[in-house]
Amino acid sequence: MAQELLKPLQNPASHSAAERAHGELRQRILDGRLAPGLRLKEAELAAELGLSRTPVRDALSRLTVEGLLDFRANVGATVAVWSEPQIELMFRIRAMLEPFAAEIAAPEITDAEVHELRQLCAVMEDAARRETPNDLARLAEANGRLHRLIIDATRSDQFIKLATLALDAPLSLRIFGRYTSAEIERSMRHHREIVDALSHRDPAWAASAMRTHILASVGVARGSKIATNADFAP
Amino acid sequence: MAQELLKPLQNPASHSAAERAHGELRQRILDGRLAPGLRLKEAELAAELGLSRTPVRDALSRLTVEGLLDFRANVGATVAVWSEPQIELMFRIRAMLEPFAAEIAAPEITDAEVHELRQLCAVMEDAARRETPNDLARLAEANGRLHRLIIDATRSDQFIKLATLALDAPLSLRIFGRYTSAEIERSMRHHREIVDALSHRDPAWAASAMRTHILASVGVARGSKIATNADFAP
DNA sequence: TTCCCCATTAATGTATACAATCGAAAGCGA
DNA sequence: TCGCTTTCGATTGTATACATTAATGGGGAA
Repeated sequence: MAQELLKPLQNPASHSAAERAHGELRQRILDGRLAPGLRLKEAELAAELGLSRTPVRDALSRLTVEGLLDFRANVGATVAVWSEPQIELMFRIRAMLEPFAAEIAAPEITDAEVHELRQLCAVMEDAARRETPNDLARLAEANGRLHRLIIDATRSDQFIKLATLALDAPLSLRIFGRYTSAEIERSMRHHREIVDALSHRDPAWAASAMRTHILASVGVARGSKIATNADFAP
Repeated sequence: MAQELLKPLQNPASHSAAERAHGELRQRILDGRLAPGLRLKEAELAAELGLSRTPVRDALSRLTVEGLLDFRANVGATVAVWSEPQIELMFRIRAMLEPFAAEIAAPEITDAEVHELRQLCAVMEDAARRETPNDLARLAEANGRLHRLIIDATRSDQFIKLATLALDAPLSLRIFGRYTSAEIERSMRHHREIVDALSHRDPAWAASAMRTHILASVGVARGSKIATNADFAP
């Protein structure tokens, strides 16, 4: 069940070349295949993706605005590197934006979305129990999707854009320290409580539970080092 | 004095064509020369700016990510239109982000920047006294620059990017209702107090004063209609 | 008349050729 | 040997030609 839950995101063939380049590069940055600091050459990427430089260049331009790349004129793009103070700052911003998202989403969210959130919780709990590297990746994926779904439920494209900026970049670098199993359990309970609050359509409760969730993760993250691909952020 | 204060922003000749296109279009959207809903055709803009479609297209792509344009695949870009609920939401986001900016900026801000903020206050107070349309434009310009300077003083490129997204788009549309002279006076006092708090390097005070300032403007904005170019946001 | 279908066309999307620019390494001199 | 200059190569920046797509309007059938 978990497997097919994580599959159907979008139809890749239906997008334009620029969109596919954007999505593909974005994904590679987020999952670490393109490491922070790496120089991205337009011609290389174009050849690899089977496109010309034009759509690739457009994708790089957009990813720069989205904060995933650093761009120097006449030199090129590199994958953004985040210092610890920068990451800490983004967590503080998340601690404002995500509770706000939960608050806005509470009266808007549908039963189907609540159902999906519960499924994601189940996926994460299952993955947390097994603890193989592959399961940890599934956990991170489902976690990202849960947070993303709540943001989407605000129904505000502007806010979604804003929150995505705050969410993706630091998450992408997997800066979190490893969670102890007790911390994972607490994080799972947080998720359940956030979803319960949303299912009750209680904005204040949802916001508070989300705020607790983020601040707890800040506590874990503080003082941690750059993480490897095996790390995750539940 | 006020005049030369508002002049030297950047050297336009030193930028690339794409950068100039981006800056020029952005400016035109922000000051209302490109009205919300207007369809932007790449070829037209290219001809008008004396460029080819390539840099114009890049600019449009970036402006779309920045939220100033709406973009439909294979159709084109239109200047973003903001509904009242959307604007109200952005105000609530500003009421989180800008106090946070003031809090972060307080320990970072330099004496020179405080001095510049005080000059901007003086410009605004002078403009508020005269009340000609041109002065109102100067007031709006100086106001925007004050808010922007505080955000810049956070020294965080990521946060600046985020806050700019929240600030520019709604401000650009000049959605505020007209202020009464009493409301303008209060707004001027707010500015002075924010700057005083910053000059004392007091994060809590600065954040609180900024929050008051934003929430007061929400009160004025609530129930207002789409404004004309003569309106402003002090 | 009204609805649907299809050709037209005007715009966007992509590829490619060319120009401009930066960085690195070689060459020169002190 | 060190430092400066210069040249070369690789990469980005821009222009243009071509492909593709979606909106538009006219024509035919119900």
